Amino acid sequence: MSASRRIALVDANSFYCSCERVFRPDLDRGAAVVVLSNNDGCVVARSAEAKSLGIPMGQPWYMLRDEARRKRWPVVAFSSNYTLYGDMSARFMSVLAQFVAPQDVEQYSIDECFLDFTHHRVDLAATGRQIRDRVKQWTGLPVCVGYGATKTLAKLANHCAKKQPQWSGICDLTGLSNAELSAVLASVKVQDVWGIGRKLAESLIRGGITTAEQLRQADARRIRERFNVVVERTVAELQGIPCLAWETEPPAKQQIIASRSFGAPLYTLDELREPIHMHAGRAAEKLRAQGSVAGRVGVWIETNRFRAQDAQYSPTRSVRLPTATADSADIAAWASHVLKSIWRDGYRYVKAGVMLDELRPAGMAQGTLFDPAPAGLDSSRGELMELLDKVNDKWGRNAMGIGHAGVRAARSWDMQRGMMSPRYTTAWSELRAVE
DNA sequence: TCTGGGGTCCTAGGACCC
DNA sequence: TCTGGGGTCCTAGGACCC
Repeated sequence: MSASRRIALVDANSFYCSCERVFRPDLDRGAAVVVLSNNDGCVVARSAEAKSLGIPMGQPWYMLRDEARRKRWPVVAFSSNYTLYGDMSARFMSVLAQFVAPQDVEQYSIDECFLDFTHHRVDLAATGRQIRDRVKQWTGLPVCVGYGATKTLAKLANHCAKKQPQWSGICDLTGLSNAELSAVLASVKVQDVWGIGRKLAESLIRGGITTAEQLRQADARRIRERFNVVVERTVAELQGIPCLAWETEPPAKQQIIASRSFGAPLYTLDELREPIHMHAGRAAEKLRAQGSVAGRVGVWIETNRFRAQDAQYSPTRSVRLPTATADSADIAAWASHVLKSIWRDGYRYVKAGVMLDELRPAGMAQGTLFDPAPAGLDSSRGELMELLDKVNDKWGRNAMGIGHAGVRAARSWDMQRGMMSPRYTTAWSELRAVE
């Protein structure tokens, strides 16, 4: 047995809302800030004030807007501004990187990061305070810090740091006696354990397991029999036995998806070709960015499942390509082909997507007997793709597209985002002015 | 009228092989 | 009347995460 690990999870509070607030200090006094999903669909982030009003995650904006008006709630909504959140995330992560060696950093999501302090003989409580202060001072973001012997325990500690005021934003479970740890775990509901979602929680509660502590005390073998190996691993992690790998480098994606709801419904095959071509181009761009080629292209279209009066039809289909490729035009052509095979007349389509599967490194793509040199990054079309990526990198996503992707001004299906904040940190023309 | 967009992993079951 | 045992691969679907 090696000595216990000391893993931190640092997590920004209400991340998207906090990003907006950094540049809108006028919203600090009592405003309930929410950030909406693409197309201004539903609530994906809520400030503490919004949470205390009882606004649930995922609530459709059009419902909340009416309710807020009726009840005179001080709700301020923003369309999601991923340019801003992505840049703020990068700044946040760069601050965290100062505290440990590079191999001890694992960015887990846009607003969460694991840091491994096992080989850093520092005082965890003091370091936690430094992290909070420095991130706050240098980025304006409020964060909480949790420490544990495994990732799952660090997540749980972070949950306590956020929800239980006595921790003052920093919860360290690494130095606790077994009895002390039991007491903390007993205060956490089983559904708040990382990896236990709604379905598993229901099932566990039926079986009498309602807290994290009861899950920790459960018999791992019985858990495996009754559920699966994933839950068994969660139990082990709660017991301090690490089962989740440390991933310094984000592994290459195995699947790439590009999809959007439309700003307005579409009906005809010709209309649907535009978003499908745009998604194909976007997915191919992500594919090239990770140096892969795709062996399978899938397409799906959807009607509005919330409208009972509408005929429903949401087909999906994929094709294996004769030769794996990362070429936007090839992928768009195949996607178009699949679209044609699944589209049916007479439906009101509200969403479409393109999925790339069977990804592998570009250099390893197999040619075929009749086409021994697959179209990859090294063909002449590869140069065109490089140029395409450079142009879009410089002038913005979709500045240059392929074939049927549509002229921006004429796209009825473009997403709605009427409440977007400026790109404060990435566009000179949108810098915050201080009067 | 308006309800997001990405991902991962695991399991079960069928087809197929020797 | 009796009808094996051990695999792999693929796909669909469900659960989870942010």
